Amino acid sequence: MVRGDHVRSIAWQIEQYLKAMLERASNGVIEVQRSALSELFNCAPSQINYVLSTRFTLAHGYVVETRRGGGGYVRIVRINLSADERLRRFLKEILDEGINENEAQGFIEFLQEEGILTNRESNLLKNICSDRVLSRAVTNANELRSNILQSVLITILREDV
Amino acid sequence: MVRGDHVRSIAWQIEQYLKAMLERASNGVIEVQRSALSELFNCAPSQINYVLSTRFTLAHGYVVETRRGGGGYVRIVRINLSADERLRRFLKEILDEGINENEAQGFIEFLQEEGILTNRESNLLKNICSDRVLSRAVTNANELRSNILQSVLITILREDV
DNA sequence: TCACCTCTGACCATCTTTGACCTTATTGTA
DNA sequence: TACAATAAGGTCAAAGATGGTCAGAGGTGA
Repeated sequence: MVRGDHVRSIAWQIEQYLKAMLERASNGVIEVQRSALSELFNCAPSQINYVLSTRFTLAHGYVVETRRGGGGYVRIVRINLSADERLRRFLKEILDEGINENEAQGFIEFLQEEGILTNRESNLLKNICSDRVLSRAVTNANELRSNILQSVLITILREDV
Repeated sequence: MVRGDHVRSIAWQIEQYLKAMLERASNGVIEVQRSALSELFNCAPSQINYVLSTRFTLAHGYVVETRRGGGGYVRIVRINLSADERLRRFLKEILDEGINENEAQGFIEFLQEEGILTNRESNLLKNICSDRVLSRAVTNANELRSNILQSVLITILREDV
């Protein structure tokens, strides 16, 4: 019942598995088969979609491409921040429409993994952008999160130059 | 009261149990499951919440993070309140009332001068706490600033970061 | 008795997991 | 080529698994 020995969700395990695969992949791209993955983790195939849609979104720094039919696959691409045409699309998409807690967490983690934020900055921002902090005081928390992250990016980009 | 050996409440027992666990934990963090804990002590699950909200508050030097759903947990993080008496005082202060833009700027600068925040962290936070960022989305910006700075202090004082 | 803790149960919120049904691509065959 | 069979993957709503809230009942010391 205590500490690290409690069983995490299957979703979490699949997430870890895929991220480890990505880590090993030299080019930041992996391909898996949904059915094979779901068999490996002994779960429903749609569970894989759940994991993808909650943990491998654009905001988290991933693009997922799939193909149906024979020879079908799920391809997960780690976004490369230096490819700035993608970055612009990415920021626009994320920051224009507001961003929820989960997406913000993912985005901040992504910035950290890219070396743009330190671990401590990442922790600070994740807490600041949590519903626990924001939702108390505000109704449109998603919009506020966008404002905050935009100002963070502006500050950092300014510094980098 | 004089006697130390009268029958203690369940709440007290749970408190001791959790604190003993924290003592054993190397980094001041433990994770438990609410349902498992309540079964262990043979009480209602909400009893756990009672213990957490009366004995593991910020003022007591703890932060509680939880997650619902499958694989859910209750995580208790001890923060290092003894680290700095001034921070402690400030924390108490912002727990009560909101603070305006100027006060926030001043406090952030103070933290920077004390070596508690880096220059970059300070810049990030000053921007985030500005009315330019907050006021557009919110009416009670002062209260929100309090929340934000409070979470900043909590993050910094955590033993596991 | 009063004031203040403690404790519970009914009801709520959130995250996960599954299954039934749908869409699309490839392959084999007439 | 047309078509059927087969082999992927997609969607969505409902069920399952946790934890949260709150009002009120239950204890206990002063």
